[in-house]
Amino acid sequence: MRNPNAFAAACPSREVLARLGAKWASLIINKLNEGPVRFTDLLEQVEGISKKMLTQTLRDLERDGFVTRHLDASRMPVQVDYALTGLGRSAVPIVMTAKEWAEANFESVLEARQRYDSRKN
Amino acid sequence: MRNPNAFAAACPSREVLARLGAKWASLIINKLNEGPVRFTDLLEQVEGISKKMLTQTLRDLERDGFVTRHLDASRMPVQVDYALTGLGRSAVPIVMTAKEWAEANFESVLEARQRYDSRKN
DNA sequence: CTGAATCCCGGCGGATACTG
DNA sequence: CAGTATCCGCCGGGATTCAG
Repeated sequence: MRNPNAFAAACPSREVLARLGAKWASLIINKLNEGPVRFTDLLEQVEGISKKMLTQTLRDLERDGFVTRHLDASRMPVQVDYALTGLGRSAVPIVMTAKEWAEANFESVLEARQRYDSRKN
Repeated sequence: MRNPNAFAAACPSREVLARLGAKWASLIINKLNEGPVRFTDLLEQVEGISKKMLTQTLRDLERDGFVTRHLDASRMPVQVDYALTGLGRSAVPIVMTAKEWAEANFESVLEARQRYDSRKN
């Protein structure tokens, strides 16, 4: 495609944008940026995520080439860890910046929200 | 808050992350970065969005301090345009980078997806 | 032109239980 | 440990209609 443009309804880049914007995806990518992480570790370090959503989000990220899954069957019990691919690493600046921006500016957002809510009603 | 951390379940930064990740938010912010835009123009330039979701997303963004709404009642029919606030502009690098990354890498994503799908049966 | 109000459906996502 | 399998509530989001 010559001119990929997310403003266009049919452009596949929108799906990619949706992937990155998915509820847990950016947090998982941020965490995997620290290095390979095991399933259970992700489960407890990305607080509040359920097994189901962790599995599902990891599958989506694996399918879209952001993440690789490595199973070590020599271990008992089985051990699995996930790591970023080159593509996944190239997306890190985006999700990391987003996370940091959110952490740095959430107070401003909450204040704006209060002003808005007290002004209306 | 001393140590805002989006990995923590209770951290409000997660709401902010959700705002930016919402289906239409990043596209709208990207478009508003070109300057103030009228409702109808947004409606046709952010292809595929419905009136309902445009209104709703703009309200959310306004409430959270990303966007200002300006009504010009001297016009007939009424004319409304939306613009970014300082906070909104500070978020532009994130959503712009995300959009550009998606446009630049969606082919890699689609290829990975095909490999994944053909490998599994 | 810029919405608000309804109706409605698919699916995201949580809770829980079961498995190799 | 690392998932799968169900069940199900909620709400994101589209279509449509009405209004100032």
